[in-house]
Amino acid sequence: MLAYCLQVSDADLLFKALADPGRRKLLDRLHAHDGQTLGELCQHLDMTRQGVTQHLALLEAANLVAVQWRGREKLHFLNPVPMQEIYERWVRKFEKPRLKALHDLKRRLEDGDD
Amino acid sequence: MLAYCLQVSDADLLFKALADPGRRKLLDRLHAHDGQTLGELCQHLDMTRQGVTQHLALLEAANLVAVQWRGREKLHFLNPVPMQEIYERWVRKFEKPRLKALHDLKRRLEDGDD
DNA sequence: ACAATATGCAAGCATTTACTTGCATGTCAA
DNA sequence: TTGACATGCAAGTAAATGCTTGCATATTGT
Repeated sequence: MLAYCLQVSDADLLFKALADPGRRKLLDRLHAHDGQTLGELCQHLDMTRQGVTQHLALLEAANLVAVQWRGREKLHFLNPVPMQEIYERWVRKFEKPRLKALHDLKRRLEDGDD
Repeated sequence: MLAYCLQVSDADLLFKALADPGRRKLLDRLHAHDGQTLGELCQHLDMTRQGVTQHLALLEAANLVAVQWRGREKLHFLNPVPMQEIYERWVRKFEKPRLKALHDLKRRLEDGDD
């Protein structure tokens, strides 16, 4: 597949994107109000616009944020899917077996509902 | 509480610990076989012993690994609890609301069962 | 058309990170 | 008790990271 071209894994991009407090704060702000422009995200954030831009670039690379241009404005949208994948790979896998059955059941219910 | 003394948050230690492929590999190896010594963990890992030691120190700081001394050997054990907390704070929170009810139900069932 | 606005791009710098080498300490076993 | 083994500690280095400043580009509205 495409994996041959990648030098870093998805998990690497994902965890590195989440490893910074500023980037996590950006995710929280998008969670509170999705679709904000770069300028809006810069407000209340103690950093220059370029700093925020670079953080957002990493979040985009990790597929945690999707962008959409509207004229000269860049709108940012949260994508929760990679976080679900963290759950599958790094939380559910490490759970105690006793709890696993419940989670499996839950997952099946959700998949059916989707 | 103790939080006044901390310069970095739990989430910071946690995600930074998980942001390195070598450390994630260590977690996987402990998941496959818990309670390994440092020497055992060094095998099949393309790094010096000191490198592994430093990675394990970060995993300990993030409370993902607990250690127990047996004579001159240091045994390492996996602690899945912080990963559950990732789920609570960074996966469940960002889920679509429609799915949330199911998760809440599941959580209540688990809490009751614990 | 032109000024204001929204963002991109690139270079520079300070700090942190990942990793190594060398030596010290403590434990086991013959 | 002494040599082998398991690990700790500290300093040095190369690369990555976070952030800034300065300038370029594109869009909007008057």
